[in-house]
Amino acid sequence: MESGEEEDSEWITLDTGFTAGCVEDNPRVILHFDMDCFYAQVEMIRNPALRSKPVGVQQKYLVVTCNYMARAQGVAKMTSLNEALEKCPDLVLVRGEDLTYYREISYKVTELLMSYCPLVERLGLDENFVDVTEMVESRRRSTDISELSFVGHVYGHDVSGVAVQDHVSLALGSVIASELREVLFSRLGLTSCAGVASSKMLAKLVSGTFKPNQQTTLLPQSVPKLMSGLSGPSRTPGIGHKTAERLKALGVLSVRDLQLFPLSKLVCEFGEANAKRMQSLACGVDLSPVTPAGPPQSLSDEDSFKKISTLSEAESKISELLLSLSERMRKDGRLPQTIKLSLRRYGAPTRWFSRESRQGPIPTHTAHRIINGCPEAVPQLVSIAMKLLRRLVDVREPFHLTMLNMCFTNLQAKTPNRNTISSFFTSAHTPTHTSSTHSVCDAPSSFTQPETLCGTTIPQNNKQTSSSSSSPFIQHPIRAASSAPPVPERSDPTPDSRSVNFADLPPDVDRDVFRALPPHIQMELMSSFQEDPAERQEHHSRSAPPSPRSDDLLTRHRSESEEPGDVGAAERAPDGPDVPPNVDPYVFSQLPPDVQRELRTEWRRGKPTLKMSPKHTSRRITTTTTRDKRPARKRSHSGSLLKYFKPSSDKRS
DNA sequence: CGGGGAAGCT
DNA sequence: AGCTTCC
Repeated sequence: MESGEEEDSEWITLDTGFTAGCVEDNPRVILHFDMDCFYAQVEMIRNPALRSKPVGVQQKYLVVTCNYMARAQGVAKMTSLNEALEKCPDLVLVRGEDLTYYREISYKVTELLMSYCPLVERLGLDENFVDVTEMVESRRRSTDISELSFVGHVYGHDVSGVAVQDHVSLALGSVIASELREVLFSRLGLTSCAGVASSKMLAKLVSGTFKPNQQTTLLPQSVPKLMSGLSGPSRTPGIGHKTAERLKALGVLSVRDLQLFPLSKLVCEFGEANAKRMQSLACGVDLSPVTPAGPPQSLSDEDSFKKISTLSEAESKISELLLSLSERMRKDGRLPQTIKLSLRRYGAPTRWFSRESRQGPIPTHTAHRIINGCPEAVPQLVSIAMKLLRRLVDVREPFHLTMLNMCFTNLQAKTPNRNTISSFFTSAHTPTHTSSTHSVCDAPSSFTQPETLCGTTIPQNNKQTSSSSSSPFIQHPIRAASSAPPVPERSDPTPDSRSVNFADLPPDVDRDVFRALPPHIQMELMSSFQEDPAERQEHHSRSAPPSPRSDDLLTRHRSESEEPGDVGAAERAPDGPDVPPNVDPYVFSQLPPDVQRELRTEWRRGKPTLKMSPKHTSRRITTTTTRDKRPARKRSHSGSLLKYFKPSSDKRS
């Protein structure tokens, strides 16, 4: 065995020899779908003649996205109109300020995904997360594992070299992802990328690895590489630029810095919950659930412009916004109870990006007029909006607005009836049946085959679309399976404790959160709980140098073997925080000092980074509890941490 | 930032 | 009501 890595495959094989193929005890399988250049694809659907041309979608003076033909000529997203035309004089520009079509197709995508698996969460107009854990379990029962293989790419691996038996759930996830992408293509004509992983964050991070129209699966052993490969903390979803700047002020420049940064100091800046969440994210741990999409909680419409400086200009803009907004509201069918006006003023206050807003109630009679399509509604709303405007702007003095936004919120389901989500998606059921009156833009009614969302039915693979015929999938949809073959075995939903003893958790640990953790993370955490505060203090100061800014941590790290001479010798503690690349540095830093030392010694002796001997594995297993759904073994990387956890779990017995 | 949204936290 | 996040 080499210290190298990638031989991780070797030790895993070793491990599974003892664990009967249950390497994956990771609870969830999450898919992330990302439509390729979404707006541009929609425009090419609307106008197929565009297919053969470089297309840019323009909003104001920006090209917000473009098709791949344009990208081949150097056009990037979010570039100025001029820059884009410089690179690609042939660029065909389509106006994209009106989001109607995009929104409509976007919901079709979500709805289609939901028809196969109800747990779908939207992110923006062109991304969806799907928790397919249950579907994977049911597939597992009907699948011959020996014929299973990954579909698409596997991050950091040659796909042919990955042992599928070690990653059955993820492999099934990749199959499902591929089928769903095929469905999106055959039914909606949209290509997409997908990521397959154990959490939303990881799935999202990995989905863009291979770009147009491809998919990538992330194995747990590759998580450290994925995370430390990110260019900065702000690249991890959930940490934005503001937060990244605050981190920078603390000397935290990279994801690695964040993993290693003393939690206590992070808590000071961001509060406990945030600090922990951020550090977990940096370590590749994201427990956030896939929260099913519902109808939007607000509808808004806005426009930006160079200048509005008179009341009448403002009024006509507001009127325009409210007209289209009211039409959208009418199609939605819910009653808006609150109206909000937001605006941006010209450079005045501080940085030209503050929005100010005022909101007020909508009289119920007005609200009803909106959803009844009564034309009286708009002028009434305009008059309310103008009052809100006067609360924001002193109209006796000159003013200069660069943006106006109208928003309906506090949407009340009109028929507090059942099935609000599906009624939203299937749209229409507007009282008056308007099906044919609208032009292109609404009436997604074309597929109103609502009901039984979760039932046994499959979205009919009906009419046209046929073209894709071949897809074995279409007539053999994902959920099929219902004819569950007998599954002897322990598929069991055995309740109960896991492989760790909850009684050993520190009192301040949220039990529910902890229970949701993947088993190997639970164990890693447990091991960190065992030290007492004093020790914790001590090793904190040791493992996390006062100035974690550390390029030296970082660079040091990558060369791994060492830079010889170099200053650092004195500075670097005898046992600096240096760890092999596939060891999670945060987890490592949380270990008791003596354990850290022992591990480091082991590594220096040229030991393979983390393989854990089969012996340890088997010991572990016997001591951990029952539970099952597979005994939690597997522990991919960090496997060697296990033995340190043992004492605690042993208490149980 | 840019643009036109939407959501969550405070 | 504002800020921050995401697309």
